[in-house]
Amino acid sequence: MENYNPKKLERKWQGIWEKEDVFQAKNKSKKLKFYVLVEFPYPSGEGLHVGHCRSYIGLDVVARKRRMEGFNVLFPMGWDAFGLPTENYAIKTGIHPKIATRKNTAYFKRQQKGLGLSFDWFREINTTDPAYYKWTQWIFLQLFKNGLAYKAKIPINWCPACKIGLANEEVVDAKCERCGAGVVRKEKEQWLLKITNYAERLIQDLDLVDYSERVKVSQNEWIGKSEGTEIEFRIMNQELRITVFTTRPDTLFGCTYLVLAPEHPIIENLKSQISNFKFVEQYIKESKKKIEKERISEAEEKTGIELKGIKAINPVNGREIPIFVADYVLMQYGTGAIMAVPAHDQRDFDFAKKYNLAIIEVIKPKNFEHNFSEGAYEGEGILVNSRRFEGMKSEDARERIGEWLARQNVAEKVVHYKLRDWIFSRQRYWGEPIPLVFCENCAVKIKNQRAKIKNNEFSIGELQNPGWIAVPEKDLPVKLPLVGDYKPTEKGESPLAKIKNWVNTKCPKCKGPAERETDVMPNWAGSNWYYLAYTMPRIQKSKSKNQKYIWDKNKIKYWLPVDWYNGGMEHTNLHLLYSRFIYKFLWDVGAVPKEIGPEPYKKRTSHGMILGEGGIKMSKSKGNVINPETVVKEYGADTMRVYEMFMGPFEQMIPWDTKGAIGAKRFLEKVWRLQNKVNQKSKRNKFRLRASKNQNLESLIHKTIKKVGEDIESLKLNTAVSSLMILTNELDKQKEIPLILYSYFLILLSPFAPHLTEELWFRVGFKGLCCQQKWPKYDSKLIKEEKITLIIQINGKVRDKIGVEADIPEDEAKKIALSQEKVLKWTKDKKIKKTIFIPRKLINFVI
RNA sequence: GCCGGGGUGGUGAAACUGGAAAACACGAUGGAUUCAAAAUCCAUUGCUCGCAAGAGCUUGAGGGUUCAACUCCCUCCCUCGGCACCA
Repeated sequence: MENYNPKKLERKWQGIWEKEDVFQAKNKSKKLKFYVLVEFPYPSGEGLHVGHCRSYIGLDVVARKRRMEGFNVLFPMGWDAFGLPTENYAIKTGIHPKIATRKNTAYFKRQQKGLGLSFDWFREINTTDPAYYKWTQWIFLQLFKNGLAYKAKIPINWCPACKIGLANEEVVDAKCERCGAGVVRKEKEQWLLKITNYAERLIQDLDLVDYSERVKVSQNEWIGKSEGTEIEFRIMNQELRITVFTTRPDTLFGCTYLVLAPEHPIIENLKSQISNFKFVEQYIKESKKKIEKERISEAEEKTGIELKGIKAINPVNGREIPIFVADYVLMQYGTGAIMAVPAHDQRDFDFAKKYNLAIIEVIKPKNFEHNFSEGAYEGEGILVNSRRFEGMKSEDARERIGEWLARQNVAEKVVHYKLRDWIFSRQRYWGEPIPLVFCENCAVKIKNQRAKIKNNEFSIGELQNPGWIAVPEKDLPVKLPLVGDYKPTEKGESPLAKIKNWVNTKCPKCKGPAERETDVMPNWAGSNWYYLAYTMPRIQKSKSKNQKYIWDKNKIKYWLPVDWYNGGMEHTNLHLLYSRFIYKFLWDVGAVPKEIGPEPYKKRTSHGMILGEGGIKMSKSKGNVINPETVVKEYGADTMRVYEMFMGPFEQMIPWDTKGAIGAKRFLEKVWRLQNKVNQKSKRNKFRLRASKNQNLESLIHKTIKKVGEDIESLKLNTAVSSLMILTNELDKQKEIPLILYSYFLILLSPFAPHLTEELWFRVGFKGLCCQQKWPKYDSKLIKEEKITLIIQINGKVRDKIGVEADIPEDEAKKIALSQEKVLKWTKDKKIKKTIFIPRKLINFVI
């Protein structure tokens, strides 16, 4: 027997699998379908990370098991290739992102293939492929036509040095990540998607899916639903009103001032009434300069300024109260204005103390006196100083006061969400062009002659965004033009704005001159719907013609929903939420069949991060990055696979340990050596061997079938591997391994170490491929052991153990136990007060 | 501050419907094999006392429930992750 040579045999079997299309999902099949999805990677220049591998290998184990269980499995892979790093690389080196992407994806693919992952490469996708992003653009157009996309001026993070808009992730400590300049807020026109329309359903439908609790909690919090009341405050001698949002209308009698967010539009309208407007203006200007992150870090020190010359009126008691502007109130949440109740809200309390404002207690705790030197009392209690609501429980008053004000038309129950509309444009190059043009003629027509416009002449989106006209679907994709210079313009526009002959075009409606939108979509756009793309058939009429994807509802209906989706915890708030939203929209407009249901992913799991050796995060700067390719080269793919599954709980963060990989290698070498012990003659023997000698082994095999099967289902892959190690150690002790037992063993191991098991399967002379065998079923009768070790405890402490028949009756067990020498030592001269007998486990004497 | 995960040997961890704590690995020590090394095999390996038989202690800390607690309850500490002036 030659030595275990993973390099040679892994290449061999990868070749055979590929040649025989073993992992290709069938579009027509009598088998039940099973769709296993792992997040497709962003193909960076650094290549695959060991963390990627964890997700791929884990779900590869699942996919392989499902195939062996007889399912038609779809386990695809692709490239989420639009994005900033490639673009920045282009700016630095002048190498076109397309070229860099091609190189990177080839590298990633080579590494993935080298791991023996059972992806269906016939369905490979790439978000930067025009055939692919044609549909990304098409989805955007559907959103636009249905009124879910709109352009608005909103504040963004702006780097004055780079002259570029930054994503939140690119802002570190209020500074530009790249140049270190201070980031400011700047108003910019951006496309937004109305994800907030779906907030309620995105919460509700979490009940329909099997996501881990932490994912559900996280999504829920991100959406941030809050039920409360909006209350209108009159302003003295003014027509204008201020509407506030509160969840505690029961404290309204304790409201002693109002606070507006600095961006609140009413301030501008009250300009002439505000006697100290100069100072107010100054304050607003200062606070605008701060970006959001800075505001938060100053949470302890609240600042603000009173609007002198105007007063608001508390609707419950007619009291005149001052109005402040303070940046502890956020424009983006609620109404951008609050009623301040310093006695019962800590933030208001701090503010009131600083500016010497009245603090009126209106809720008294039931069983104790609240000490206001400690701060505000935010709990429930009994109303005081509240006129007709005096003595009422705060929980009840919450409803009553709201109703009472509602009858006077100054209050309304409302629901608010933290979730904001989704900023969907980037002033960049390497992304999907937004397929819209701006037409001045049409803009004028829509604005000025609304009445004359015929039905269906313009879509909802076109009417809502005057001048913005959709590119006709037949003209998709709007291809990203080649440029030589990837830097944004002086004004911070996309580099596309510089290509005049691309920008200048004809309006598809009026045929007049028009300009293309030069913003591109964010990198989420391509990953919003990619799981659908894997189901889509492609056609290519000739070599010279470009490939096309067909939106085939039947195929979507067959494969969706995704049965099992695994990805990083870092994507639960954005990608997962965004793609659920886009799916729901497509489902609403009938682009995906109704039968599938309102959710795209049935089950979602998350793998833990892999840290560098010693528990610190892997990073290029620390030089502790482990390249999976080196591991594969040195130890083999199967070792890499087994180690990554064995290293610890799948969902948990874990440090890399090369020594552990060596352990995995040793295990596989042991497995390799077992082939010498296989008894070829035992082929004819039935699995159920009469020889009592092998009963334990038989029982162990069945236990392992059960354990490995169940562990894979719950992603306890570490204990699955460990039980295979136990079995291997046991097989190693045998003089001879019956062939049939050996075949079961190889099948169980094959999802983890597919190359090795394939080779051994072949060497022993079994027919077919190991990875195409039927997954074995265990016999529960064989798992039950006939003899067990009964634990004898005295006062709960283990004192002895005896080997007995498994179903020994209590009185007999008691008799034997009490006659044991070690037990007698403890029970001598003592009275047994109580005996607890747990069949198959233990007997406990209380003395 | 709030929410969620977690705290078990020298290390990664296992056991969690309450029933032998430390499975399986890594590392370490000793031995076999070898001219030697690697590889492999065998033995030991939670801590303390003891020559030993054995005894006691041990799952972040403290308390409780129970015949029996890593597991359930209460109080607290630490740590990782998320959210955060959200009204």
